[in-house]
Amino acid sequence: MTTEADAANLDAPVARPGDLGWHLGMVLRAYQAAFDTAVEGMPGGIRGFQVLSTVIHKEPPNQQALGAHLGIDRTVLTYLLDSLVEAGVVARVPAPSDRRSRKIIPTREGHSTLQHYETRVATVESDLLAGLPPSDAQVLTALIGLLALNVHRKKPGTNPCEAMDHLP
Amino acid sequence: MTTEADAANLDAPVARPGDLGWHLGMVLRAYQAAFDTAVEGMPGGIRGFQVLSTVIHKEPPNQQALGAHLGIDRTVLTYLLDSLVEAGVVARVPAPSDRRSRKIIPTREGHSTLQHYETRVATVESDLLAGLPPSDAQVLTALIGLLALNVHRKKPGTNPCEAMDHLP
DNA sequence: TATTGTTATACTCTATAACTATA
DNA sequence: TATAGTTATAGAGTATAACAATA
Repeated sequence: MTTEADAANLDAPVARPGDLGWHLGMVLRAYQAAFDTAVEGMPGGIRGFQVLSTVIHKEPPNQQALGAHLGIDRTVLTYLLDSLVEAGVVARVPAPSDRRSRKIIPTREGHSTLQHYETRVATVESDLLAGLPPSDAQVLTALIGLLALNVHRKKPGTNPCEAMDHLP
Repeated sequence: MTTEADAANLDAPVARPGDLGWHLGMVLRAYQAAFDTAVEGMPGGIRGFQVLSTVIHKEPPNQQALGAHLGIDRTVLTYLLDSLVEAGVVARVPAPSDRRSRKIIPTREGHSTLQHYETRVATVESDLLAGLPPSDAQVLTALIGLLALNVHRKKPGTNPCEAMDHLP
């Protein structure tokens, strides 16, 4: 009864403390569930897709930058990359500048794999927003992106991915 | 609503498939980190706060409705409620209508506990949105709420919390 | 037979620390 | 000494199945 009216009423500010978290959790759970089916067969699942996407589109210089960008701990990333290397979508090559670090590069199969799953992920994302009027959906994605960037910049301490954030 | 759209730079649509998930994850991680410090000392942490808030503000008729509303499995909820009961903020009472189920009611200490942490959570939420222009923040919270409601309704199968959603 | 809540078990994810090889 | 990456271990979180009480 009143719930729908309340949520749709833009005059109302944040209804109650904690509601923002409830909303975010609700949306993210739905997104992850849909995402999970979209990347079925992808090695490493959602995380695997995100790693492959980052490797191809952002070209991080080493594993640490890659992990920092996705919020993945380096110890976790090792196993994740193992499965992606085994699947043949990426490869580890020694970084010429610093022989301690390794650069992750996509294979040709990695490119086609990403292309395949990106179409499915795009469908999922538009489906999730399908319940909103198109203009609202556009505003929402823009504002979330803005907020994410904002939050990302405010993040203190470990932030070795800045070099990556300014790439084209 | 289109006026705020200009402020958010709508020229850039959804940049790439998967970006929405990256943005959502980024925002949620920051939110959870801040939330976590805000509810320091609260039994059960974030989950404990959400349960107490739901119990007081929504008055779910039984544990299943409570868990469904928060996306918490009933087996997990049992342990979570154990700690909340032990902390003295809620109590389990037998539901008169159905002797299988139990209603969770807040104690007087539960009310004051929630009130204390709600002010801290409210601060955290406004801090998170502080980087955005106030009008944009308002639009964003409203749209996220709308999307959450949308997603919540589309959720198939297990949805025994509808009875709760229509309460005042 | 189906459902509510509880309990026990197992599995996954994550966090911590120790180790190597480079710097 | 500090850092990038790897490995091993332990902990938290989560899911699954079985159970008792009630519908």
